[in-house]
Amino acid sequence: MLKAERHKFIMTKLVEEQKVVTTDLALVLDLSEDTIRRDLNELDNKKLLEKVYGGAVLVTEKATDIFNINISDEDEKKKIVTKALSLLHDDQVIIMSGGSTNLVFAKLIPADLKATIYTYSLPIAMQLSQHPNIDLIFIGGKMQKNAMVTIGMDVIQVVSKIKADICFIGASSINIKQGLTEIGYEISIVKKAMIEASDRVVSMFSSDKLDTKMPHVVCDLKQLDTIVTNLNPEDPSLEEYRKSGVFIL
Amino acid sequence: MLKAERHKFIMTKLVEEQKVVTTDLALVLDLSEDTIRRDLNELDNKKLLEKVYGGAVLVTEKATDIFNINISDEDEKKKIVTKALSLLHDDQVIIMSGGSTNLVFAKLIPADLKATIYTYSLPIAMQLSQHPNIDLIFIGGKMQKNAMVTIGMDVIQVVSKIKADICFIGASSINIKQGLTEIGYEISIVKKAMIEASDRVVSMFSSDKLDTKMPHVVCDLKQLDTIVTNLNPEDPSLEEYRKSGVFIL
DNA sequence: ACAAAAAATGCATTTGTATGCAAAAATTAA
DNA sequence: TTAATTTTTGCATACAAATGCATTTTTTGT
Repeated sequence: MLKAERHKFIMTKLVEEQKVVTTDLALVLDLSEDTIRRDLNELDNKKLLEKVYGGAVLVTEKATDIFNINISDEDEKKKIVTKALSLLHDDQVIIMSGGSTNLVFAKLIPADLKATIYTYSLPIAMQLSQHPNIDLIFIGGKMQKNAMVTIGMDVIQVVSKIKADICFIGASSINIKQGLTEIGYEISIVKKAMIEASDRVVSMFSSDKLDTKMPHVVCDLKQLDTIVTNLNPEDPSLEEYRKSGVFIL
Repeated sequence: MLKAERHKFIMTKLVEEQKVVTTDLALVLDLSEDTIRRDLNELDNKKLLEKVYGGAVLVTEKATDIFNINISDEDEKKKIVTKALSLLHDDQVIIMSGGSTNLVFAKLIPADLKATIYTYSLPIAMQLSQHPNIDLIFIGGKMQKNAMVTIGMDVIQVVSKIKADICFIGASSINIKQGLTEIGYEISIVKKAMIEASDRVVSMFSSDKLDTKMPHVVCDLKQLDTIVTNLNPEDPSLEEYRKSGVFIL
């Protein structure tokens, strides 16, 4: 019996019975359970079924709700951004870039904070639009759809006219030599403009971004005033960063 | 019985009976209460139910989920906007205002439509950012937070520079004498600019908006090319609108 | 505050899974 | 066709997951 036949058999049985059990299939098809498992894993990779402990079940199409943004390690990110809440004060003018860490930050901004926030991230704007005391300005332009942010000259032009007290920049990668780097050119120049427009520059990211690099430079470490990570500021892996003079929260 | 099956069983029972009891489930499924508890905790972590002392209950839709926009009468609105899909063609430049009817419309835009869409509505932009073939431009400005749209001079300036083939305008109120009217002044002037910028003006709304008025005039009926409602175009309550020369879908 | 019920925790047992390896089968190249 | 190569398969082993039980902790109703 060819593998393709077997896969077909498995899929048929799966549709008929809503589930398949590894041991049953091994028995019926007279093959080792290992082979069945390999088959099921293959079919799982092709998204034709869902492998579970002991067998497999039909793929349940999860409602791809656009508005339900999935933040990975949200709890971890909460811990990071909570440290940065002390940087917020009434009447500040703030610029926020995109990124899930900044989104978590936006969620945690206290309801009584009165401030003006500029952003070019759709999810962050959605979040902040729920905030009673924030003057929110969305920076328009062409949408970079996967990241849900606007990019391009329109964005730069607006950002370069802002005079902000503080900006919160998400980080793709950071290291001692190159500083902050980004995978996309367009995002990198927007971030440059943000930094230029702000008195104080804060970047929040988890420690796995440390000592990594991307093609496009945003700024070097000296231009960052504060970085916020999940690590203790005294952590040895931040040693070099501390030396560069950036304040670590 | 596979764990996945059990979870499905529990979820089904939960929906049917609004609650599940740990001891009952243990009895029915012939498993220890420990296993049931572990299951319920797992499902709780996935936010599929809420674990409570003694069992579990349905997740209470928390209103604080910003991203979960509630559209009233969504099915009814789907019927309306489906009629308007025939107005879409490849390579069009489109402007869309905000409003839940337009949001439903955005959801239904075919995946293969290649077009450029301008909007100043956050939810609509979120929706369209999922669309593979649409060039999306968000019109920035100060956010009107309850409506999740940008307003003000920044918006007007951008809109007035667009040359669009068609625009889709949500309607707060419409009547024969004043035409389209809005509750807010700012929204009304943005919509005026939209109309000015577009070759063709389409407005979609349910019949309960007919023959009502709001303080701020957007345009009179003559400036609308097409209106789309839930009613049959021949419906007597559209009689006067038909006479005004507007095309009714 | 107290007793009863439920839940969490650690542990042992069972069961299912991943992985490297060797033999068998299928495929490819000459 | 034959030999070389790749793929598939089954097995042994180490590993991880699931389950039930005993014990401790927490919660609840009175």
